[in-house]
Formats: sequence, C-alpha cells, structure tokens
Amino acid sequence: MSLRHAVLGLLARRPSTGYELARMFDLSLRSAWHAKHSQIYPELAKLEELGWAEVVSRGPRGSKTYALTDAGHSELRRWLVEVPPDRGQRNEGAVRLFLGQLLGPEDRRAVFERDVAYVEQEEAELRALRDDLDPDEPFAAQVDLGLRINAVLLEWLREQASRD
Amino acid sequence: MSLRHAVLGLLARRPSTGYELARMFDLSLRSAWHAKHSQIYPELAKLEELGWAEVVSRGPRGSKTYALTDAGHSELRRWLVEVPPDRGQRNEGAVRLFLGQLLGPEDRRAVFERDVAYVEQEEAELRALRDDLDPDEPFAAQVDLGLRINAVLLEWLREQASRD
DNA sequence: AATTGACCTGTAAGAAATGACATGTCAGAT
DNA sequence: ATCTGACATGTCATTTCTTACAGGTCAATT
Repeated sequence: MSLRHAVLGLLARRPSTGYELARMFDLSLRSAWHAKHSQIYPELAKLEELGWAEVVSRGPRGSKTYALTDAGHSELRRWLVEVPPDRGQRNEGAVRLFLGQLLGPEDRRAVFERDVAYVEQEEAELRALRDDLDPDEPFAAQVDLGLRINAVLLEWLREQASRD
Repeated sequence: MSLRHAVLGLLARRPSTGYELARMFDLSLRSAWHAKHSQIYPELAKLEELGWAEVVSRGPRGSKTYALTDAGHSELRRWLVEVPPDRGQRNEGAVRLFLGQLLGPEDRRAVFERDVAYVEQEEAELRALRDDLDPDEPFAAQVDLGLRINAVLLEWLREQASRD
C-alpha cells in the first residue's frame, strides 16, 4: 500500500494536519496519487498506532498537527530505498489516450482538443508554482519534471488533434 | 470506474479472451491501468449482462472469446467523448520520484539509478514494439508518446542521479 | 446579528481491487 | 510415460477506496 508511505512522505516534508494533507494530495501530489480525507484521517490514526507519527500540536479548531517519529523516518527511508517499486498504475487519462485511436476523426479531434486545453491549464499552474518557488528548494526539480512531461504531452496532443 | 471502459476499449481493438485481456493489461496497457484476472473475469460477465459484450467463440481449452455488441461500441464512444475524464491517478513510481528529494545523497543516487535502469529497459521494449509494428497502425502514435515521455524521464533521472 | 466560506475531524456503507485458493487443458521436451 | 510451462477460467476473504453522512470552529462580510 502506497497511501501509507505517501502520507509518511508528506509528513516528512513538513508536519501537517489531516486537512492540509488532503489539500496536498489535491495540489502538489495530484499527478501522482489521490486520496480523500476519509482515507487520510484513519491512516493518520494508523500511523500513530504504528509509532511512525505523533501529534505534535493542536490548533484552535480542533486540528491536530502530526509529525514523523524517528521510527517513521526510518520506515520511510527503508521503503524508498529497499522496497522494489510497484510499477502498476491507474491513470484514466492515459487509458483514454490509448483508446483515442478508436474514435472517428471528428470525435477524436474534439477529445484531443479537450485534453490540450486541460494540459495547457496544468502547464500554467506548474509555471506559476515554479515561479514563486525558492529556486534552490529541492522540490523545484519535481516541478521541472512535470513541466517537461507536460511539454511533450502537449506537443503530441496537438499533433493528434491536427491529424488526418 | 475505468476498468469497465478499459476492457470495453481493449475488446473494441480486437475480440479477446479474458486471458488475453489480462496479458494486454500487463503489456500494452501497463503504463495506464492495471488489472488482475480475478477482476477481469467477473467484469466480462458483467459486460455480457449489460449487453455490451458477448461470447463469439469458444476455444479448445474452454476459452471464451468476447466481442463488443453495438451497444458496447456506442457506450465506449459515449464514455470517451461525453464523460469528463477523471484526472486523479495512482502511480507509486511518481510518488517515489516526488519523495526522492528527502533522501541523503547516497540513497538518492542509488534510487535514481535503479529507476534509470528500469526506464532504459522499458525504452528497449517500446522500441522493439514500435519496430515490429505496422507503421500506419493507429496504435503506433501511442507507442511513440510512450517513447517520448520515457526519453524526458530518462534525461531527468540521469540529471538527478549525477547531481552534487 | 446573521451569514458565508474556509477550516477541521471523523464514521459507515458499499464498491473496487488484491492475493490466495482452486481446477483443468494441451503442446512440447525429457 | 512424465513433466513442465503456457493456456485458461473462476471464486472468495481481505484490504483499499469512494461516496455520503455528520458534526463543529472561526474570520470576515453584510
């Protein structure tokens, strides 16, 4: 299960509340993993039970900020370094790209143009993110990768949209 | 649920048995969606029940070849064209890339080098696939996209592995 | 003073996915 | 003749994920 280690990894970046983690899954991590708050809160409880995270402070609205324990840090490292990655993925957008060839010319064009619009918007968001990021923050490399992949995807989509 | 439409899409490409579908999920579709045979067989039964697919022939070892019905084709088209894509994805490899920044220089290098090796191998497979593919087969464009994304990923991974 | 919207945490039923179990066929090699 | 490996289909218990329900706080606007 990757959710556990995704949460562990986000907490390693900075101590957070469940609410903040939910937002991170929707924003920075959205092109890698997705999780709802209804999964996150029980998972935080589980991490605490395992001794990998603990509540380090409580906010005025009942919020609980979790941080990794030493055991949590070493578990995260162990997982990243020693556990062979599970390469299987679930990506509906990619399934659609794969199946786009089945459509007739008009439908195909419409579908690819919809995707072009989406990727363009994502590109704008990534650019904005990069521009107000400390350039020597380590996370900048990941944003850069996102931009590069978006660029080739956009080029390919445009080729497909203008095909026939 | 995308599994349903992924199966529908594979059957639209060519009528297949559950066993063949399972292999396609492991091979051609592996970077987009993953499904085990234990999910595929019940799904085929469901598709038949919905009237979207039917058994068109039976092989000597009890195999059943399914094909789309007309209703199945129009459902697939409807989904591709009219249903807004679910952009949420699950990709453990991407989570790991995202979290790689948390590691110390040595661990990070080892992890990125493992990924380089994996992507190189995948690249070789994609090249082989492209080379024995009819160049005007529509599927060739998808293989090409895979190769382009692999290329930028490989470049980025090498940069990361040789950083510091 | 009331309202709105962001913040904040949880639970529970049901759907989807995995891993293990279970069974059998057929072709080719030893 | 036996064995191995690919072919082939299914079920079931458990785990994971989604959707819907449910409740409460606080700051800023009206």
